[in-house]
This record gives sequence, structure tokens and C-alpha cells, in this order.
Amino acid sequence: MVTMSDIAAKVGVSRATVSFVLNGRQTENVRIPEATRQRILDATAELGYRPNQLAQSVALGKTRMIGYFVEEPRYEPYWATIIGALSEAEELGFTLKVLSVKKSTLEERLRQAIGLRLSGLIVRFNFDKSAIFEEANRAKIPVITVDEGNAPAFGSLVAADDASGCREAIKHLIHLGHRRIAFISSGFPRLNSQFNDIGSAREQLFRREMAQQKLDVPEGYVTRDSMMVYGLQVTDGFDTNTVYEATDSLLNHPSGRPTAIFCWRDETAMIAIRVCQERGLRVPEDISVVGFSNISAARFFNPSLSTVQTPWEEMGRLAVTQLLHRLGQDFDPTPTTHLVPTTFIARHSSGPVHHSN
Amino acid sequence: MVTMSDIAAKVGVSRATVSFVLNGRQTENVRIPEATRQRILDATAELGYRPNQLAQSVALGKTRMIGYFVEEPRYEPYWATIIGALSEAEELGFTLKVLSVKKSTLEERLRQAIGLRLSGLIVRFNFDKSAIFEEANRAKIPVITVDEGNAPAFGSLVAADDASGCREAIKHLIHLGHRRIAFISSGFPRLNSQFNDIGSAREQLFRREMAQQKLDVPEGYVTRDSMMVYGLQVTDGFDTNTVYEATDSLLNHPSGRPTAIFCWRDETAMIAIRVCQERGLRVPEDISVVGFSNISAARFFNPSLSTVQTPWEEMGRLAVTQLLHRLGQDFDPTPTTHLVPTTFIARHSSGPVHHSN
DNA sequence: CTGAAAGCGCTTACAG
DNA sequence: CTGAAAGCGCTTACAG
Repeated sequence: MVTMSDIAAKVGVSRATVSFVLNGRQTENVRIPEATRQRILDATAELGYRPNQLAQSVALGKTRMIGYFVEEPRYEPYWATIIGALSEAEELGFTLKVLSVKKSTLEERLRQAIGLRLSGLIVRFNFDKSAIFEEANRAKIPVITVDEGNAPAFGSLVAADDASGCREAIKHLIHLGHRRIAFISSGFPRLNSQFNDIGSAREQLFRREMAQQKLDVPEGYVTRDSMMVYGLQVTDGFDTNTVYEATDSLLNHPSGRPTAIFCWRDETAMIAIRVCQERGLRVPEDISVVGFSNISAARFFNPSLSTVQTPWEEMGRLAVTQLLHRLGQDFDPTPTTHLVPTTFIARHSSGPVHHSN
Repeated sequence: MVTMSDIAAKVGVSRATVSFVLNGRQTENVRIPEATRQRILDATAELGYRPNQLAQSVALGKTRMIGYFVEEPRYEPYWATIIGALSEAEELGFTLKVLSVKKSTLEERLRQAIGLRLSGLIVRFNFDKSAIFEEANRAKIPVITVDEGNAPAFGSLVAADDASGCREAIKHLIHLGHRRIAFISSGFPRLNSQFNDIGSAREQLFRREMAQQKLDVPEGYVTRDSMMVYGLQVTDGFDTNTVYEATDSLLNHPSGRPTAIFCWRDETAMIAIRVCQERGLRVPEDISVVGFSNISAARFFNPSLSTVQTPWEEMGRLAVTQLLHRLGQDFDPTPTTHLVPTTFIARHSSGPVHHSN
């Protein structure tokens, strides 16, 4: 590759001069005559010189790369967040480096991140983060946690405010005449205490909002599924059976089935709709179903899914904005939290209660 | 950050010695006594030394980073390919850097890629690639194009072999008794000649296979849609109308409607199914519909979608494997092609022809 | 076996 | 206005 020395030699000037004109540096002490400047620029173009950013980074002691640690990049909401972060980073002249992590590789990835002297880290995984916080704190690089239920011990948190969307969804259902509203929550906490329990958090929001609206949630009107879902090309025959059970249990509730089912995520809602249809119920004429997340499948589904929209990309963008903000100032590990509101999108899986119900 | 000099100073030895033991270098000329070695290792751990990979790269003249240029990362198949590449790269001790590109930013991204001295490039975009080929050729870094219909002028191509899956799909339908099989193809070429025309390529495969099976494709049994789809949170009210028209046209075909519709991609198939259902047809009892790609929505759909599975992740993995293979040998821009077979997955949107048809 | 030296490609005070 | 020098953090022949 052609180097800075090559162009200095060609023009007959020192590397320093080249560096100055290429970086557009014009301090009071340095003023390169236009003619020299032009010759340097010409030579640069002619030789096709491309500055070695690695060397620049070594000399300057800083990179313009952000690391994104993600545990399960296959899951659509997670990669949507990455895409938001990617485009924001690029717009701001930074570059994003995605590192996939699991418990067994965290140490290695962390080593790479520090080794690469990444400017900052965005993290999105569920297991113990103390190692990353410790290392980052030592290296004095800022960390932003994205989309976790509870605030991290270190750095900033960017998370979705599920409350707003949840409230809108329930108001929407009430407006359509629904009073008997059930919820399918996440059964993961029973399986794995490490798992980030978004489902249960949403269940709490649901209960709170129902209470606020003076609506009863009878015993048995909250059930749980533990279907695994991870993006494309999952082995088929995945465990939808827990959704079947959760839905059937609602449909056969002794005090009568609900007129609407609110699900803790879209995947659950789509399977729940299938169950309803297989049991001879029309959606939304006989029963309404709404989801949470607005994954892309939601709008293709038939009926298209009414759901709470989480602004994944926006969260990714906010994460890098916050990170760069922290980069601009002195290193400060004090935790802060930034919530991004969710909204409700009414599509065709929710409709007015029919009087026959 | 603690540097190599720090640890050399602490142990009371030269930086060279530190470098040798840290890199596990044991040539015939150098043999560091175990005691020194241990003291160096201890000091390294104690000080929490993290080698600066940037400096290493500058000194060694090479990085272990692969660049991935992608035009539309929001589209699930593209993202899945990236994930395959990411995990393969990481397993092989490399690191992947995703750069999003569009026509207007290509030059800038290319500058970054060369500036970062990326080891190789994987590219996945539809517009003119000559700039990238030219630069890469000059910088002598290998390029792999992924998932394009036609072979690139430079470097390797990793693409899906749609033929195998297409054949399996048609055989599957024939086996179910179908003879009147229609196809919904892509209408994009009419809109934008730049657009990579996978749809039309698949249409050709369909026609060829039908001919081989001695089945007629009557005039009007191939229609086209031009619905846009790009991942999560597309503005709603996107243009499904062309799918409605394409499907209706088949259902009202003068010589009778087909018993099966093969669609050039899953999104089209899902909307086509909706159209059939809205027109009072049951899927698959009255009409079968199959798709292409196996996006994650396919298995949630009701009925779950029978479709050709493109092994996106595997293609991503293969792309990095091929790239590293080229890295191992002398730079050679000769184009080569690697096809990854597709398969057919039978789910519930296809079924036997009923005699009433 | 180990250190002093030169090198990778860049930047930036500091003299002149 | 410009060059010579020292520096960033690392590696690797080359002497001793």
C-alpha cells in the first residue's frame, strides 16, 4: 500500500507537511502555501493514497469504533436495535463492530473489544455483566445497556417504556367494548432464573393498568407460555404446545372465556390466534388478540396483528447518541436511564365485542 | 492503559522479551527461562495488561477484521447471512465489521474499509460494484459477493442454488396431485432495472422445471407483484395491492384457477394466502400456496407456510470460509462461484388436490 | 538467553 | 512556512 512517506517523497516535502495538509490542520504556527498544498493533494489522488486508520488510531490514542455486544442476534428485535445503532453510528462518523457473545465467549470478546481500543460499548445480553462493567470501568470506556428490565450497575440504560404502549392497548380494547381481558405471560422465569423476564414485567404493567381501569382480572385469566423463538430457520416443531395450553386454558375458563387476549409478545399472539381459529373461533369477530413488539411477521399475519410497537431502531440510535455524549465528557460510570415510549398499532386482530359474547 | 513498556519495567526486562513470551514465540534462537516467563505472565495479569491490537496490526501489517458491505440490513435474509458470517468469522479468530451502504455512501464506506486495512470484504448490494472491485483489486484484498444472481466480475460469488429447492417444491406439488400450478413472479424489473432480479430468475427455474415435468404453464398463469418489503417497522399500508391483483388474476383465470400457486418469496405467498381466504378459498383444502426463502414469519403464519428454504446463515459462513481461503494464498482476482443448495420444507399451506377442483 | 535498535504508519510539539 | 525529532504501542531480525 502507498504510504505517507511515498507521497512526501514524490512531492519532495516532509511527512509532517503531508500530514498537515491531509488533515486540514491550520494552526497559527503552520501555514502551507497553496501551491505545495495542491501538489500534495494531487500526488495523494494520483497515488491513490489511503491513510492507515489503525496507525492514526495508535498515534492519536483513540478509535472511532463502537462495540455492540449481543447475545442473540437472530432475534429480530435485537438486530433491529443493532441496525438503528449502526446507522446512527455511521451518520456520526463512527463505525460499529458487532460482537456476538454467550457466557462462554464473553471473556474472549471482551479481550477483543479492549484490544481494539473500542471507544465505547453497547451491550444486550441477559447473563452476568459484572465482568464487562469491571473491564470497561478499568479501561475507562463508557457502556450502554440496551433494553433490559432493570437498571444496570454501571453506565447508561436505554430501554423501552412498555407502560405507555400497554396502556394504549388496553384502552383500545376497552374502547372496543372489551371487559374480560386475559393475558398470556412468559413462563421463562420458571425455567431459568437468569432469563431476562420481560414477560413478567409486562404482566405487571397489564395488571396495574387493568386495576386502574377498574377491570377485574379473575384468577386464571393470566396464563404462561414458554415457547422458544429465535429468528430464521429455527428447527421446526419448536415448542408451541405451551402456547396451546395457555390459550386453551383461557378459552375454557370456568367463568367464561375472555373476549380479548393480550400476549406478552407477537410470536405468542400469532400462535394464540391459530389456537383460537382451530377451536372454531373467528379473530377478531369472536375474540380479539393483541401482541407486543411489532415484529415484521405481525403485519403479514392474517389477520394482521394489533400490537404494541417497540421502537427498536430508535433505541439503537439513542444508545449510540448517549454513548457519544458520554465520550464527549469525562469518564463517569454513574448509571442513568433513558426510556423510549412504546405505542399501540391497531390492525385487524382486534375488533369490537359482539353482543352474542 | 497499561502498556507493554510498563510490564517490561516492572519485571526488569526489555519489551522484546515481554513480546516474545506474550506471543508464545519459541524460535531456535530464543529461549526464555521459565522463571522470567512466569514473572512476566504474573505481571501481565496483575497489571491487567491488554495488548493494543491496533498497534499489533500496524506492526504486523495485517488485521484480522472482515468487512461486510450490506445495502439493506433490515431485510431478514440479508441479516441472517450476516449472522452466519459473524459467527463463522468469530470462530476462526476473526472479527466482522458491518458497513451499511447505499449508492451515496459507498465511496465513504470503501474509504473506511481500506483505511481500516480490512483483511477482506463480503458484499451484498445491488448497484454498481465496479468501484469496490477496483479499490479492492488495487489494495489486493479479496472480495466475496453474496447472493447475487449473476457472477461478479471480480472475486468469488457465494449464491443460493434456487434450482434444487424449486424442483423439490414442484415435485411436492405434483405428488399431491397438482397439475395446474401458477407462479407469482417479481414485478421489480419493470420498475427499476438496477434491482437484482431474483424473482425473474426463479420464474425461469419454475418454467424450466414445469416443462421438464411435462406440465403446461398457460398464458396468464404467471403474474407479478411489486410489493416492497424491508424488515421491521415498515410504514404500514405498504403496497400489497399488487399482490392482490396478481392473485386475483390467477383466481379468475379464464381457463380456470390453478390448484396451487408458487410465489417467488414468502412475503408474497403470505399475502396471496390472505387474498385466497378473503375470496372464500380455504388454504390448503381449496388451493395450495408455497413460498420461497423460509423467513421466520413463515412458520408462525396460519397456515404455516410450505416454502423453499434458503440456507442464509450457511451462505454467510461459506462466504467467510472462502474469504479466508483466499487470504491464505496469493492474491488472485479470478472469479469463482460457490452454490449452496436450497431445499423444500412442507408445512401446512400445501395439501392434496380435492376432487371437487 | 536477552537487550538495543530499527521498523510499522501515522501525529504533533518544537525549532528554525 | 517547513523539516527534523520524538512519540504512539507494538514486532522482529540482529548482535552479543
